[in-house]
Amino acid sequence: MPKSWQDTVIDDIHAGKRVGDQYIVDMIRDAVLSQRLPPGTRLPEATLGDIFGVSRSVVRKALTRLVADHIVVQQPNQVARIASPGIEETKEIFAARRLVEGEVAALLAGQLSSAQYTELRQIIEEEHDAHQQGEEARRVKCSLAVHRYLADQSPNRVLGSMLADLILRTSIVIALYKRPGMEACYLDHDHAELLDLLGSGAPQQACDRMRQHLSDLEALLDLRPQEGRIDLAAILGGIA
Amino acid sequence: MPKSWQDTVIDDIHAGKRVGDQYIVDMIRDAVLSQRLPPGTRLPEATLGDIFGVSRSVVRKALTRLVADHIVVQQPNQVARIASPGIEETKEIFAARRLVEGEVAALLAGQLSSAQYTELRQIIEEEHDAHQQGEEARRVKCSLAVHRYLADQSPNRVLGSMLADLILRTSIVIALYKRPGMEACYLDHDHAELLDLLGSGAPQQACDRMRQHLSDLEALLDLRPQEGRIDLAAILGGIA
DNA sequence: CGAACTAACTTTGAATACAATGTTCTCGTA
DNA sequence: TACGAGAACATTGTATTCAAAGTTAGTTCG
Repeated sequence: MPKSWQDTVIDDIHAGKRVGDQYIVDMIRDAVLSQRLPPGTRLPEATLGDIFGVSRSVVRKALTRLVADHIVVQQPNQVARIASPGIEETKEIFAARRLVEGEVAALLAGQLSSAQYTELRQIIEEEHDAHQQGEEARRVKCSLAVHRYLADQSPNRVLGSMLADLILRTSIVIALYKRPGMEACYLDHDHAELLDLLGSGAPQQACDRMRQHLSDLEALLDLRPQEGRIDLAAILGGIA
Repeated sequence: MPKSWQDTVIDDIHAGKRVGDQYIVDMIRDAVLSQRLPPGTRLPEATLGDIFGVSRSVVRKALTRLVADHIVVQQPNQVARIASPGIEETKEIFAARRLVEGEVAALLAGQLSSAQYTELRQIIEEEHDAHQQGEEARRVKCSLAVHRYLADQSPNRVLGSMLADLILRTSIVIALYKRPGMEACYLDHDHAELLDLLGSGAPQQACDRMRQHLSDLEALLDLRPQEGRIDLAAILGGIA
């Protein structure tokens, strides 16, 4: 079943890169963000080693790091898998992200250089454009780019890297719990409004708006205790 | 120079434990928390392997995890060391911890079972006792136990584990930047007051008090841009 | 005496081998 | 058919090996 994502990775690989554990971590992170690697996907060490052209030593180091990031789960003597958090953990991830990203937004409010402001605005405009063109993949990519940009530019680097981790984990749970109907989650003018508040230098308002944005995002998911179809798939895949 | 901590580890070891990477991670974490492993300490893979009686494979996995936790720093082809963050990162760690531990305190306020409340009170009473007896080591141990207890009991597990990480990193920077005069940092009635607020169920007050407590702690450090004696020692040790 | 070079040593990086554990499939029996 | 035992296979855990890079110390030359 999981063949397509491997091909994608192979394509990226044979561009003659130097492959180390960092490269593998980046590739898997990226594949998770863009939902090419669904939750529960098996990640056998030997297979990854073949794909990336390195020995298991390197793969193991990469997997260990991904486990530390909560992107991959590993039980002794069993194949590593992309994490698939349960409902409770999903709510906790969103709550943590509201706390952290709200604070990052507050720290950034009024502190953006005009270059940063312009860059953010361009990303958001492209997101809007992609949405109107119906190009879902590009829209998701831009939407993620907005949040990752905030994480990267956080004046507090510690909070910034925490936020980067939480963005990744959020991608996973969105893939797991998004409602069948809507392709992905889009809240039309949220990012633009956020940008305005960031530019106008109102920390409290920026924080509140960010938290609301994330709550709205969470509300688009199907987090009812019963097993939705995706959750069921994960369970059948062997994840508790 | 670093011989004493190794002996301590050896003692713990030969009690016939099964040593895996988790065990090594725990031991090093604990040694860092109790300041047996000062910032900048070299951690050669072969040496650790000898101490714990395992091969470098296991040690390397442990070190990789500790690097992910920001407890250990590693540059390519160089020996791993206990991290020694600079002034800026120290401030960021404290700011992040105020945010996270404040929220955890708010979540816990009024939610503690009487068993939990009692357990916390006992730790705090022992801390007070140790302080009056002048038993510094025991006092530090209890003080840490208070905060770790909150991290463990956090209703939001995601925030809880973030807090656990931040507590560890705080230990490192306290070791680095504590003023020569005072042996360690103690704020007499802070923990007791915190416990009262936690018990009385006032989330906002508990959060504020916690943040104040952490700010007071930070204020006990010497974070002036010039190089204090400890910072200098770290630089001489080879850490940037 | 000090700086620069080199050789010996130390330490990490990566691949490989083998043991131990988990998983899957077949086959026999009720 | 359904179930369980057991063998064959797949996969991870750990140790060991060798190569590559870094560190240190000693020596020579200015």
